[in-house]
Amino acid sequence: MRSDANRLRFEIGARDGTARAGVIHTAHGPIETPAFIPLATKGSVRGLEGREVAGLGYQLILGNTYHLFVSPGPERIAAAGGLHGFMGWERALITDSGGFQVFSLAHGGVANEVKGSGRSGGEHGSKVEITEEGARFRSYRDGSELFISPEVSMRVQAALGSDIALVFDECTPFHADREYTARSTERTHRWLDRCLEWHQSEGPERQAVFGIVQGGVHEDLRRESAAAIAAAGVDGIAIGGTLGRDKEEMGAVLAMTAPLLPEAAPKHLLGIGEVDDLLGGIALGLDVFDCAVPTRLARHGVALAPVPEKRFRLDLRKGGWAGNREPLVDGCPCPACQHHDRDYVSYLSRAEELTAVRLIVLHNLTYMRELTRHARAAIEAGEFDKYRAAVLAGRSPWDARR
RNA sequence: UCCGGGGUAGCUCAACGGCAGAGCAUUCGACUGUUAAUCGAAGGGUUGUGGGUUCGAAUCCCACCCCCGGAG
Repeated sequence: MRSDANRLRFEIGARDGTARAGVIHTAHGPIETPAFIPLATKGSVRGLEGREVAGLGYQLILGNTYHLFVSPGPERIAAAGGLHGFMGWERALITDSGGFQVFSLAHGGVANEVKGSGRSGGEHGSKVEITEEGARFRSYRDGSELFISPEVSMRVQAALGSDIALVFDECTPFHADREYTARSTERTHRWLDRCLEWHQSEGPERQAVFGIVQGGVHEDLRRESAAAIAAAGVDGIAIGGTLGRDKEEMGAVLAMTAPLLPEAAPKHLLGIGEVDDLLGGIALGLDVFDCAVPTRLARHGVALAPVPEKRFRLDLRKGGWAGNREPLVDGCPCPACQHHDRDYVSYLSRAEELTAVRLIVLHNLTYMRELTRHARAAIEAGEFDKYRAAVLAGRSPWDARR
């Protein structure tokens, strides 16, 4: 494991069973873990300004190589001082490599899978071609052809200037057979080597690189992959690929995969971020989690709330909120809950007012931050299991340790 | 009072002799490294009323009731 202190340093401050609380030090400041990472796919946490995201307490957000490559392009962002300068974000940035788009564009029609899209849209399948060299895509904007290889991905991420770059991988779908997953995982390992080779000679000095463990739901493949990533010398390690068809299987895949990762490295679970899943990941010793769900649900009128029987969701677009004077969640410190009630926010959401999106995004990101902040405190106090049980039983994060 | 236009789903309107539809609204479902402020599904009708013609009428004919516009 390469450990370049001026690029990235990870300190584990407390342990509670396999869970741990730490700090990832980057060129743009620290990230206290466990941490949730909001997505800023196209250079913005949708609906919010960077200052607001920082104001909520977030120290790391995720931008996407594929989207920013398509538009506005790496040259324009580099000329603006990298993604930090372009979007006015002064804290740490991680960039996804574009690898997930190979999956989502090729397998957009795959349903019933934890890390898949339940939507139709498989017509994209014919438009993605994966070869040893890289992946050929269609631009989501104008359909024009573009090509991303490990070297292209790293070059773009270098131009974006993220603090943490992710290696270019293929996110294998659940419905790929073992044979395909094995071959794909091996190719991802070769891509890893090419990413690191490019980065060592031409990448920014201060930019860290995380490898990505593949192998699907197969224990031996996950084991081989974890070993290959760790041996390659990376600054951190992420779990990618399919995690199974449902939450139960995801739990099993993660329980089997997490112990395979090197202890000293920051561990990132890609794409997972529902309330219960985050707690499960933290319990397994995972440190950072990025996910579209809290922000996407907010845009769809759904607020996170301590209601496990409704999957921690309060759907404000549904009927029945008229006249309800309660805050979205009692005791929540967010602006929506401090100053407004369910009646008003529900009305705004159904009226398609942008203010509703903002209020619920602020709420959901506050909720996720509170969830991880108290998880961290619970780990430091040696009470994580108790905290997790209380949240899963329906306590709010800020009440769960009382 | 006369002339013209119009009354179809909660709303705005299609269908103009052959199984009454759409959009919006409503209700429900989905959303996990964001092509997603999105997508999917369902419920909802004595076609203003009464008669007539026809195998068959929202559609054609007659009468009446309402609404809109114009004329006086």
